[in-house]
Amino acid sequence: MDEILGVVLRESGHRLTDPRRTVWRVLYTAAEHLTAEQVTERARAADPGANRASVYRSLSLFADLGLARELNLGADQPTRWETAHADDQFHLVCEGCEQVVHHAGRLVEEVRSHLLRGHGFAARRVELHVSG
Amino acid sequence: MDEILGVVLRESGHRLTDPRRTVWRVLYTAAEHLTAEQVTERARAADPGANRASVYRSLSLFADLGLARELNLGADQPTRWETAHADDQFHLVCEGCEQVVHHAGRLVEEVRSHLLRGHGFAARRVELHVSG
DNA sequence: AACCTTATTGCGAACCATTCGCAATAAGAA
DNA sequence: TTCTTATTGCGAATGGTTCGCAATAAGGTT
Repeated sequence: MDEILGVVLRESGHRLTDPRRTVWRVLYTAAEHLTAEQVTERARAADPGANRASVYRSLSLFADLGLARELNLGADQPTRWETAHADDQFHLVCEGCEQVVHHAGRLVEEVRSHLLRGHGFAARRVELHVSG
Repeated sequence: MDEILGVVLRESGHRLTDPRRTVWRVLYTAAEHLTAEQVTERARAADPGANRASVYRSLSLFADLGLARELNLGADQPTRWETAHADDQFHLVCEGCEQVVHHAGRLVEEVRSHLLRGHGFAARRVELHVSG
């Protein structure tokens, strides 16, 4: 999992540093979608000196490079982060169990093509808030 | 437009006050989706003493009562507010022109029924992030 | 119409996630 | 190994939003 990070960073003219590697590993091995604070905590497990500001900087760099993605799951909730995955998925935010589920399928594609053909919109991301 | 506010407030055991009426009017007559700060500014046009904290309190009360809705349009952007409208609409967030468009149509219903039948999810709200 | 209860307001201070400024550090090219 | 400059770590600053609390006023009651 480290290879991809090194490659992308180098190709974009950035440096591969320990803090970045640590954040990347945390994100990569996390099942859930983590807040920046949670990423920081876990990063400190690997490197006790891990710094909050640097975690934020790494996360938003990763987002710029397409390695990670920022999720807003509610006005009150802090931003959550995940490694970037294919774009053909919905995010189903379950309000009951406080979980986020990925939903892939033809429906997503339908939505995209509907918007594109009918309205000239190129959907970049699809968020779906769900209760149940 | 004031009637509905009075009715809903009274029915839910709340009081109809000037600050609430002012905030409601601002929201009701706004074409766009306003931030709390914008609501406050506009409220001050009607009542120079309008208070920020009270605006926030009114807005979130309206949301609880189903009169208004809170929108997260991006991690960086502050929360925006609109009067509640029918649920059969997407919010298309255009990243180019910074605008929010409502999109109604059978597609929304398809998404809902697909999720409901196939997965037992009752979609409460649908957010769609779009570029173009 | 005056009264009472208690929801609501207004104010400033507190909060929390996130960002910034800047000197110290270290990646990676030469 | 050296040199350049991107990156870090720290603490302070920011900005949206909420809180605590005394003062005010809505609306039911007499």
